[in-house]
Amino acid sequence: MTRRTTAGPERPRRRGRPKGRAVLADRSQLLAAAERAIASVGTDVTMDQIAAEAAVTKPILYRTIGDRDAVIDAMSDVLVDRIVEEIAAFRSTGTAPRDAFRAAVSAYLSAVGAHRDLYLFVNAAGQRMGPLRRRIDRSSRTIIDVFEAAAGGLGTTTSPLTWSHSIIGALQIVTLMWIESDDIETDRPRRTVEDLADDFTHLLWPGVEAILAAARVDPTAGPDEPSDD
Amino acid sequence: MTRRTTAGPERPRRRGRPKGRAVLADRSQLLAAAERAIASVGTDVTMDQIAAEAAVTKPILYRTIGDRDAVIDAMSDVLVDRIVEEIAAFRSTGTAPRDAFRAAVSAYLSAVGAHRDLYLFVNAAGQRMGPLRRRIDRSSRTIIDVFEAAAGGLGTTTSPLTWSHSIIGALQIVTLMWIESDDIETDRPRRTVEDLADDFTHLLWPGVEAILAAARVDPTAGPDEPSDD
DNA sequence: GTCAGAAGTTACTCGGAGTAAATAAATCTC
DNA sequence: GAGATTTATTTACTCCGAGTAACTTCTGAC
Repeated sequence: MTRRTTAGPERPRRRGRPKGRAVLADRSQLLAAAERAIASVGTDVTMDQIAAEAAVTKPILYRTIGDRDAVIDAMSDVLVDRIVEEIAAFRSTGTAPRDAFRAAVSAYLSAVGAHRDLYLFVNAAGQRMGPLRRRIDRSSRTIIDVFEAAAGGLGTTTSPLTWSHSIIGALQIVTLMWIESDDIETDRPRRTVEDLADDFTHLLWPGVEAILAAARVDPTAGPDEPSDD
Repeated sequence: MTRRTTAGPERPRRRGRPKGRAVLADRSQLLAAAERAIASVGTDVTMDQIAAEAAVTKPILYRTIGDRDAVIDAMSDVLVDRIVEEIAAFRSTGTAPRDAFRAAVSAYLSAVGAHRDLYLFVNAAGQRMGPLRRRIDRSSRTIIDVFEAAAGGLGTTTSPLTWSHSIIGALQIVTLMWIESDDIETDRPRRTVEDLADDFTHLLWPGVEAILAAARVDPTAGPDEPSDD
């Protein structure tokens, strides 16, 4: 077992720099491996496990991606990308604003449901203020964009940050409890995406609509301003 | 230094059971110490630090309260109690439902602001699904109670769980970002509680009102049912 | 007195994050 | 083309915190 001259093929890799010229794993490969590791191990994947899944050792992971927060950030970005993609795919032109809202919520839920492990990982592990803040900021911008597109401009009448945060938070907890209700055995069956989207829309849409109406009546800011401040 | 007959006063404590008859620390003392430790050390207090703050050793802490999740649960309960207390103190009878809603939000924000460290601890450390779920469940019940009291019965027309989750989530993220904006240096100044409560109410109240109205028109469930299911 | 058990402390194990040192290929220099 | 240098990688470590086992001392019953 300690003899290296007769080492069998089970020795994972020779020490030192390997023969091939190519870099062993680039960022995207590592992230894909991280996702696989998350899917197979679960929320509390270890850095070693991620590295092992990528057939690479820890220092490589640390050099290429960074520490655990960096991994969380990266997976968070991956997840948000997928969700945005899903929402964009579901967006049908010409529908009424309320339907667009509801469709977006529904698409969000579907996307999260399709990437359950990723979502749980990002949410469970990512509450270290740093990653969380970055994720919320990014989601905020996305949400604001979506609703500008769905409703044709918002302006800055009321602070968009507060209610984008509200919407994100509401969606987050609703989604979390929904997804988790699949994990642990609850008394009642898991609700459908459509039911949840309906409930959510019932609660949130009237306020959104009122704010949009107010913005339309009093357009103190141009509808095309990205409302950066 | 190893002589125990001439041991100076700097030896922290004699080994074994001490002389006094009283139990060294009961649960409430330990929780108070935990709160102090959180306030002085910050979000990532260690179990040793909590025990040290209570002038007790770790196994005592583990036997009396439990593991880290149990501490989080307990602090979570403490925090929720404080918040509920604050909301109850601010609740004025006879106001319009919308004002009651807004006052509750404002009281919530004030309470959290007054217990900033506790809130950050519970939120940052408590996302391990177990404690989080328990906290959300408890908050859900509280929120439902508050609104039943404020609006005079809700019934079960739409699933109260979904929108209590929504409200909790929205409040949570808004609060978190607000509190954190005090921590790290952001470009803009911290917003006031009143502004935040206004924004929040603008976004959330219309939906709540609509749901309450629908429940009043179609009281499929008695207003006094706690809607346990 | 002495024995059982309760109450506490010390000192440990275990596991994971992050890093330093070792090692081998590739490339450069003359 | 032989040594020096650089680069890519692995092994093996340190550090720290959660949780626990084992040991020590006090108290009470008989």
